[in-house]
Amino acid sequence: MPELPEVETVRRTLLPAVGAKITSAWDSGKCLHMMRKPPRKKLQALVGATITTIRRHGKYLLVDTDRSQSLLVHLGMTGRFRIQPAQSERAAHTHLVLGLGKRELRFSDPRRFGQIDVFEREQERAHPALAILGPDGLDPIDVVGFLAAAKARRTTLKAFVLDQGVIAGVGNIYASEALWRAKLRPTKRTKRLTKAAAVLLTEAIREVFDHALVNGGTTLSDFVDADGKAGENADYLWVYDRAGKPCPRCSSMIKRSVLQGRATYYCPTCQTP
DNA sequence: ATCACGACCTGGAGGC
DNA sequence: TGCCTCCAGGTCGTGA
Repeated sequence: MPELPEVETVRRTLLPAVGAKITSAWDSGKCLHMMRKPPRKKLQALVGATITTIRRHGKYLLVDTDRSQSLLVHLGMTGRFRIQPAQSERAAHTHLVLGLGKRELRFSDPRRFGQIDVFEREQERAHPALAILGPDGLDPIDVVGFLAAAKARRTTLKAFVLDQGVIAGVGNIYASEALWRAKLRPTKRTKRLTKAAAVLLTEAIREVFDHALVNGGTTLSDFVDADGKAGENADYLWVYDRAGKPCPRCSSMIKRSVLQGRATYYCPTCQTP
């Protein structure tokens, strides 16, 4: 579900929780990502703290408090992080509930690919999930560094842009979309990337993110923001999930292939190998 | 050392 | 209607 634009949409709609005091903490005790259970003791230790900021790096949400600890949340494929009235019914597969007086911050995730953790902000850079992340997709991208990294790898452009250490936040939908915008074939080898193409590709990534953010993110089935609202961007995708339909640029038929086990969409005519 | 693959889960869609 | 197979926005450990 959630790539950078979706996670950023959730972040923005979570902002009304800033300033709220955490009055209770509950977790399901079920294993989430990497068979790890929510850190119950650390979550309980957040009771009494006030939420001061909600940040994001790539696909990770970081909820800061007025104490030295922050909450880390990754939505995985099907995670939802919402603000709801405390008396409303909890969704199935709810794994974390932070009471905020009359409201609750709730994390639910049917497939349990999501992640919840509490960390010391002073050691944020050392957190294993955050340590490997490259620059965030909404931050300025150093094209020279991007090109050098591409030249050093022996893989495809699709795999390269999906690597969270290259640009954090790119996922399967926007990788296809950005490569289409930059007119580059997903299977093209990173070694063959030119400076001009690297400029186009980094610009394209930023453009597809901005485009999706305007539309509130892409909802294919699960994604909703913190208020429960679905995103509109699925209606504006150029190639993703559009196999057999005409390319918006040249009207050739869009193709679907599988690269490293992931669905990949491209225009065989205007995306050069 | 790198890279592609399968595993981790549940639920929805489509075929028969 | 119901069962069966396939597929899904992510990440990580593995075996090649």
